[in-house]
Amino acid sequence: MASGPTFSFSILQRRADMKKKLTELLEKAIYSCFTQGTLHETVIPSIEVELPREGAHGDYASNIAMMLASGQRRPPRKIAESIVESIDDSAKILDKVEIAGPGFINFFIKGSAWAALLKEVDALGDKYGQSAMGMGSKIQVEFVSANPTGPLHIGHARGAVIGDVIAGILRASGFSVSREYYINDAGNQMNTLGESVYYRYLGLMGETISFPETCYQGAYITDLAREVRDTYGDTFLKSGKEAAVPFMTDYAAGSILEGIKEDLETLGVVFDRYFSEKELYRDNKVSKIIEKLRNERFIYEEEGTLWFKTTDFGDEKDRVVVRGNGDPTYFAADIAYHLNKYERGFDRIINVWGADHHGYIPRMQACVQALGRKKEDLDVVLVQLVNLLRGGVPVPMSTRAGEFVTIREVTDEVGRDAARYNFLMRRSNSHLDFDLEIAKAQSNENPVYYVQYAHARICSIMRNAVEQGHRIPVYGDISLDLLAAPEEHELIKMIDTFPEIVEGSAQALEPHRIPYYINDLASVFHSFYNKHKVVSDNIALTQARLFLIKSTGIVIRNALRLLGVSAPERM
RNA sequence: GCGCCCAUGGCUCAGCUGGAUAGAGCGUCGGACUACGAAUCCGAAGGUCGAAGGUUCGAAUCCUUCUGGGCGUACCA
Repeated sequence: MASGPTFSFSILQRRADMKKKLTELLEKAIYSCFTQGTLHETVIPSIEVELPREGAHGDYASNIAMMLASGQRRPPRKIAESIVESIDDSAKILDKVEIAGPGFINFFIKGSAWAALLKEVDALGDKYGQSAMGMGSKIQVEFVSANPTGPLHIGHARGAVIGDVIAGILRASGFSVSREYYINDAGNQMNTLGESVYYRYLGLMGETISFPETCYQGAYITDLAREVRDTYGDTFLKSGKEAAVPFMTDYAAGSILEGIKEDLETLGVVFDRYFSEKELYRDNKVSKIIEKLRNERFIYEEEGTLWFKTTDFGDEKDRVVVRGNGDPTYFAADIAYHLNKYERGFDRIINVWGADHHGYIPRMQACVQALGRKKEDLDVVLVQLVNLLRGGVPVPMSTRAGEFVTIREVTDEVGRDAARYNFLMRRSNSHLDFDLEIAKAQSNENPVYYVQYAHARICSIMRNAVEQGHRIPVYGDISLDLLAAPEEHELIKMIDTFPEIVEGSAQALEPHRIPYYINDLASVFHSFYNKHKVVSDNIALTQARLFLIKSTGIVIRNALRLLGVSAPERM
């Protein structure tokens, strides 16, 4: 079931980070130029404020003068001058403003303005980083959706974690999100599963059979056959194949699915709903939608088969929905399934697929449009395959031969935190090298520890401070001016960026931005730590710095929570 | 053949949807613990952003062509 956001919209909408404050200053300044006549009245392009790489370019910079140049027909630097003259810094956050290069406006922030940004971190606590961007709109994220014909392998694991975290990030961004697993439990591969178990069963019962090549080869098939034998004895020897195979199919699918659920749980992935393909057939959903689309001329008959006119929507060729023998294709069920999703009220649906399914996208987009939705109502996130390595050497895998490393084996070996973090570190659209030795290394080679260590270190300092009789301060307790060192400003600036990172990540459906962000945050924190002593004889300064690291800890914790990775207090 | 994805220091990868002198980590070299956790920090070396054109004030980013890799091109899922 979809659950709504748990935060208060009003609090979050009031939040303004430094970029937003500067954007507003610029906007007002430009309007003021219009009324003064120093600029021609034109449409204002969206104002971008960015973090310059170079410290000499200020704390923040905007290219708005360059953006306005063509409309104003004046050199960008002149435009920048007019804008800067009109800036009204009544809140006194600016130390100085410079015009540089081709027309950048560079902002230098007043020292005391920095610490004020931490007020909201303290006020929001666990909720810092959440936003109301989604306005409660309903999104479904469908992922994994592997056939219950065998255990999940490492590629599924990556998709599972990425889907899970996308869902989490969207939820934190104010969407109402539901995680769903589509079980492909209809179709002929399920029959093959049943046959596979059946033949192994025959083998175990002493029959001489040649196990078909087309059947699933894995050892787990024999395990299932053994379970059947132990429970039911020779029942299915007598019953004949026609009666035995459907039973084997159900038995195996049920058992494998349970295993899949358990494995996902060890990875920290839990679904709101498992949706069975069989349900669609049982309720005649497939035939109904085919009939409807046929009446609407999206589906036509040719030589005894039914075709979906996906070319109407830009697909390369039309696609079969019902075969010549009367069997519907996987695509047919998928049409019914996606219709069902929209009928359940999802404003937008996101499918996380293995990259080898990319050829399927055009027909699915055609499908949603034929169903009367916009193309944008369906997003497909492609997850590239995983190369599993051990100490730099590829681990051979062949699904057909049943030789693969399962999710369970990976999580058992490297642990949930390391597994998840490693899956999330790369853009989902690029190949991932997953090295078991690095992932389980308790060393600096393993990136997850870098971040967790920062958190543990913060907790340790705070424990230490409390032991020495210090109080852990809240915002009102500290003197903002004391946080004056460049390292402190850097740290605050990073903290201030977090909500924007989450929003961007949600908007782009790119979870990897979060690990990169926390890594940077941890790095800035470690630098600060090495340069400055938090707990000292100077009580006021100690309070201010304790507050700073407390805020840092909140952000690391919130970010790790989004990733489903723990934030240990000791390690 | 056609379509999609990828190409950035020795290796693995970021690059905020077009911004200023392209960044991390690992590896290499050199430094920092009688101080709150050295799983850390500081510094150095290392790149013509696969190639060639084009778009404009400005390109790793957008367009075209080419090269090299992955995947897909079923009445399989």
